[in-house]
Amino acid sequence: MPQSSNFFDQCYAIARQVPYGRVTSYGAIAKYLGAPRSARAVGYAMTASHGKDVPAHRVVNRIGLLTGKHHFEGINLMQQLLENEGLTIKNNQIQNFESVFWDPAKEL
DNA sequence: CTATTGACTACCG
DNA sequence: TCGGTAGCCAATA
Repeated sequence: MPQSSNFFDQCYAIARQVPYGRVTSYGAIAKYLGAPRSARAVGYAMTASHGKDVPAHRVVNRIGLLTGKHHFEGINLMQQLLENEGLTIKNNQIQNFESVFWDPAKEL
């Protein structure tokens, strides 16, 4: 088991619970963790999510923009993964984002 | 303990 | 509508 770094582990837990073909935002995760101001910290945790079973590609910013795609192996990997789940990406932005958005505070 | 960084978000002109 | 600035939080050096 990895470190129980609380905040990190919390972020991973939520990211893993994101259903297939859905996405969520950093702020939504942070809010569910009880720290709505810690969206940046969530993104920081995602940076460290490499090597873990965390579908970090399902986590984007509040407007559905793939801001973290540069952190993946390839610049297109994040978009390819999302498209593979049935999503549509256009210019690093998720199309119909509202329809694929998954809010842990409401769905979970 | 202080300073810097960052996959954010909200506000302002 | 768009670009820039400010605020907040957690981790790292």
